Amino acid sequence: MDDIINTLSEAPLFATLTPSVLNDISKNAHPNAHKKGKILFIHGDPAEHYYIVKSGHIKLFRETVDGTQTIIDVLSQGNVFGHTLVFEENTYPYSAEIAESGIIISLPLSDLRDALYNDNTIAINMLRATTNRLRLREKELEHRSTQNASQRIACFFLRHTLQRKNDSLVIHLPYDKMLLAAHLGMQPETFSRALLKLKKDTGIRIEGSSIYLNTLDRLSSYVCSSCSERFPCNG
Amino acid sequence: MDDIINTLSEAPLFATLTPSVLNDISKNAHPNAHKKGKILFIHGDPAEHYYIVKSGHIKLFRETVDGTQTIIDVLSQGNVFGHTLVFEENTYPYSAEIAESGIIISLPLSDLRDALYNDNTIAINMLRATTNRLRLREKELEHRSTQNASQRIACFFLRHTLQRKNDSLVIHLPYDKMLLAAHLGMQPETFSRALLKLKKDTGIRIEGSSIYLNTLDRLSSYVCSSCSERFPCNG
DNA sequence: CGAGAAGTTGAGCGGCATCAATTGTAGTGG
DNA sequence: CCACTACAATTGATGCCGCTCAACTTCTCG
Repeated sequence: MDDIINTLSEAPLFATLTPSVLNDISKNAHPNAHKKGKILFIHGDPAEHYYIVKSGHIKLFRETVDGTQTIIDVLSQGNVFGHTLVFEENTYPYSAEIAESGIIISLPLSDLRDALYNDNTIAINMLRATTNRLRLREKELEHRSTQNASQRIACFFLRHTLQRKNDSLVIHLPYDKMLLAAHLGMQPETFSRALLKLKKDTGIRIEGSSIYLNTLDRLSSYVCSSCSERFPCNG
Repeated sequence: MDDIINTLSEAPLFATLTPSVLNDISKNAHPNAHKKGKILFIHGDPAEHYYIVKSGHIKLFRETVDGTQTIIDVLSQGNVFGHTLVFEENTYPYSAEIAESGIIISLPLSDLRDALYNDNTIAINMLRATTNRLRLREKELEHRSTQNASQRIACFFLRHTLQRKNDSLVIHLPYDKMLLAAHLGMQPETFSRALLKLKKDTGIRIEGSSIYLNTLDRLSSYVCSSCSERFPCNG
């Protein structure tokens, strides 16, 4: 149980809450081990729980009638999802599938709802978090129209080297290339070719799912000219 | 001054507020007439005000160093923007330009901030509104990868006939085609050709900036198969 | 009425998707 | 532990959608 509270308080969303509030929202929390491929919920299901990723990866996606999937996001450790459905009578706006086996903590939305209406801090934290997410989506929309396939991959690398604090210039792809391709809005074949082009253009070294780079400069000058943000950006 | 309060209370964001709170946030509000082309603020400026559109249209956009613009959104009457920068020390994440002359009410973020920290209702309203916006962006991202140019135009038409309650099947383009093209993420030339194709495929009639359709069915079957939502959707 | 912008149309090109075939890899069960 | 299988990943060939450049027409407004 302490374990759960620890995981919760690692999320920015809940970090600043008082222990008593934290206790209230986590009193009905349940950690569950899930295997790859498991569907947590489907687009349109009535929403009753929200989730926190303790380990593994979650794919959030939507699909059209003909089965075409679009990835909304891929979540990893510490990420919260489904909490935006806290308002009454909501249904999930996307489906969630385990992309990489791991442990997911599920919490009832009703507990969060109670806390939300009582404690202003939660509302403000959630507002902050949702605003940030909105910013990310806007940026993503920009990238889709200003950056080509190779640049989007490079941009992903830059964001993921900056995230890990140590300055060893190695990137380990967090999940398989098919999913990464879909996340970046391209076909696997295109991903493969674009990665090859990126290698030629910037001199990165690729070994399976590890990417080695000598410097960030070449990557950033390759990408950031097609972006409205200055270089050390937050994604 | 009553005028301002009226405009404010039309926005869902402020609709449910008590008169006293509404008074607090609008006490330093100023309506300003602006002409087309006027820049309200630029991406990166320190944010001190937020705005409500009383009339006219606002273009929110970002641009890369080489001058390429991407449209974040085009706002019309009743829309609020900039309010998500209510948290301290923020800068505008995009630029805002008057796309169609009109009256814009500006309000200091500091007043909103005070109200936000005091009144839970505002925080919750803002959370609701921001969450909705996030959903729209996610849907837009989906549309960019599943729909072609003609379908995106048709989707725009559908959303805009549903908005106006009367069932006269006439759509008046709310702003000029160049801006609409940019908003839908395509070039003006592409827009022109795609509209022609749409006409051929669905039998709509086009007269300048007015679009006539006999029925919604043909449009919806043309578009909604490439979307994860069921037909009468909210955009 | 004239100037400048919006809008349309044409020609050509390039990036990405698609289809198809092959190689690489990881997980499964005998 | 290896053989088998299923899927991930790469590579090739081809086609199409939307971008670009350019010319022309239509509209808007001073």
